Amino acid sequence: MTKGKEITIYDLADKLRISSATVSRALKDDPVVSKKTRLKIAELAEEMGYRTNHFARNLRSKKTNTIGVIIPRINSHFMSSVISGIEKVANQSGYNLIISQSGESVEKEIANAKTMFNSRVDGLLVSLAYDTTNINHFDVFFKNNVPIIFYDRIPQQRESTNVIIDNQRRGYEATQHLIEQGCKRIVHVTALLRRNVYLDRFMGYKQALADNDIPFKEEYLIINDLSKQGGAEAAKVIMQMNPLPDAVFVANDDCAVGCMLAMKEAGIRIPEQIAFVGFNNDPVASVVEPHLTTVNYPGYDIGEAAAQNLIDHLKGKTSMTVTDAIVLRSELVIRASSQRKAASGSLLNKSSNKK
Amino acid sequence: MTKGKEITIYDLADKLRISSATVSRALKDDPVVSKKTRLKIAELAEEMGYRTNHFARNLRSKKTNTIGVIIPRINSHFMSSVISGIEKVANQSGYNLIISQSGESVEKEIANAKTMFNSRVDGLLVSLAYDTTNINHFDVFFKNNVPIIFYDRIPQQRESTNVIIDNQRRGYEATQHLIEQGCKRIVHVTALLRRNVYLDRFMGYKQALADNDIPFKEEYLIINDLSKQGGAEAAKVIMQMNPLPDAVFVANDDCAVGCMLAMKEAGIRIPEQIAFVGFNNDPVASVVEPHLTTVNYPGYDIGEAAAQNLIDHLKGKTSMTVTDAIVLRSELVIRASSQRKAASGSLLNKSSNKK
DNA sequence: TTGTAGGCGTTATCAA
DNA sequence: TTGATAACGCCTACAA
Repeated sequence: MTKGKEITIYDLADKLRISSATVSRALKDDPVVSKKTRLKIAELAEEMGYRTNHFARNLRSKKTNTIGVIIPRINSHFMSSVISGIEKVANQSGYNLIISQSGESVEKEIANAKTMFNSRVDGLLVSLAYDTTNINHFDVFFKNNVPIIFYDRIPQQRESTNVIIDNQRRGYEATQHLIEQGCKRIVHVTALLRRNVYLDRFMGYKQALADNDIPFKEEYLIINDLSKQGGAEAAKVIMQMNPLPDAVFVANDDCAVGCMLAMKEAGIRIPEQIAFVGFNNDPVASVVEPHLTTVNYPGYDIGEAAAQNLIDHLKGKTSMTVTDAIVLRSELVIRASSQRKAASGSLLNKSSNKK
Repeated sequence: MTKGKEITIYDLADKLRISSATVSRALKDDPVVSKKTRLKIAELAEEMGYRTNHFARNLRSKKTNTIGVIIPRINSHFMSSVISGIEKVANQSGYNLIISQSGESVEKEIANAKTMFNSRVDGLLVSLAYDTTNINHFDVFFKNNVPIIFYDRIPQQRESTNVIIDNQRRGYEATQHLIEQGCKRIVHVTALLRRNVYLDRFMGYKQALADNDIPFKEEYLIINDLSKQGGAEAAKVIMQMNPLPDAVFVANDDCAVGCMLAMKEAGIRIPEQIAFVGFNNDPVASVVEPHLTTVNYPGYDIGEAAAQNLIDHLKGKTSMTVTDAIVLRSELVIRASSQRKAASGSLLNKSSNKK
């Protein structure tokens, strides 16, 4: 058996003894076609199993109805939540998605961008790789007026439309919270500071220290890849410091958890000896013991917002030049890993699992 | 500024004073075109920024080069790993992906299938929703010879090509392991048994009991949605049983963890009073304490295998009727949550984190 | 080895 | 309100 012959608007037209033009119009619910014929055509289309040929349509109309998504990795809790949000919006609006992973490598990201361009996506949603410094590979989109929205990992040097959270403020709050718990020797574990999210969190950390007259110590800044494994290694380094730091603010939960487990294994009590704050509110945060204080970073909402904004723009509802940043709500979720004092401040919020 | 005019093969042809046909052939590296002209054309194409118009190509060739993916949820560790694997293979082979989430609802799944069909995907990768019982909504693909590969959640009643693991055997081993640890009152927490993965795991559980002359007790079978929350609720039920069961085999890690945390909170010691085994080897499994014994279910590999197989088939390399099941390797990963005896059996394997 | 020409299914323009 | 017709860019017999 072979694929059945496809029904085209000509088949419908012939059957009804009208022109293909009328069928085409009717199928788009063009009010210029009389209601009666529109109905007849719709019925016949249904009956004969007609389906639009998007290739012909796109060829003619020069619109692809496709959004490209470039993402570092799909399989992390945060990133898969983002995609989930994007998918929902795109699906609802009838847009297709082309998703590709950069795997945190600029080279791959450049290749991805090229593919996207060749696929003629109508718009692009991008979160940059760790080591992307310049974004010249996206110039071709800017030049051709293909809108790009960056989310989470955004470029520093260029004006662009971004969907983010206030990383700096959250970093500040996380640090301030630790200070309020009586911590003074606060280590910060993060990734390369060239990536905005990490730089911003670090800036917040530094500012909070400054505001509390705690000098920033270079040795308290540990840079790694923020993996669970990296966390375990950071733990080793931290445990050799003398005096032992009394708090660690880690830029993601995976790494924080790896660090906590290694310390616990070494017999260090959390939060009594060292308090912990992570970032992202991954599921592991409310499983590790003690439960990890962290910043709720709503990936699904980020995805939704980015996609919705892009689509609105594509449909001409909004001008991209008006908004250059959409900042979503995020908040510190305080759990046991950082609580060294009895409940006190206004920040306190004992929810053990926000999801 | 507006979008630049697109370069077509005609532009290239004019410039070189040759025919568009030759250009078309050269661009596909058709050996019938002389090497010299092929080179010239390639250079000019590069120089002028030519890019293939896939819509024209697809319209002509009637191939979409697109694979549809229907998935219950994107944002779970297992599922996002699957997608990651699919994306990698598809990207390498030049296929586009259309991904849509059924959200565990048949209605949505039916709608998704319809969309996929209208998008004329060349093939389909499907993991069924919880409550999908019949798969008539995919008949239209079978009828039109659009190949479908099911992965993870596969249909029972119909012949289809599947990518799976041996759920029954793993269920058996998990249970057998618990029995070897001295457990006799083993509760099984799972989801609706109409879904193959859960039914198979349950069958393995039951068989292991039988082989050890332990009668199966209906009340030891708890059905829920396998969420973390569901696990906490299951814990309540279990803790009211008298005598207290001495082991719980849960059909996924999320739920197992929820159950463990609730029990720990109630003061029950794990594994001394109750041993635990989960399923999937999610990241939480090696974070919860004690670390959770579980079955390593390699999502990324599943995605890779499913996509590769579909693409091979689409390219005519393999006939789909030959293979009707690809069974990937999976294994019990024994951790502390189930070990009530000193290390002994051959199954023992103390890796705390396979990732 | 290259060229000619028709058609893939839709939409848009113009005319009726 | 409808119809005829010419693109959209590419591919592929068939001819040269």
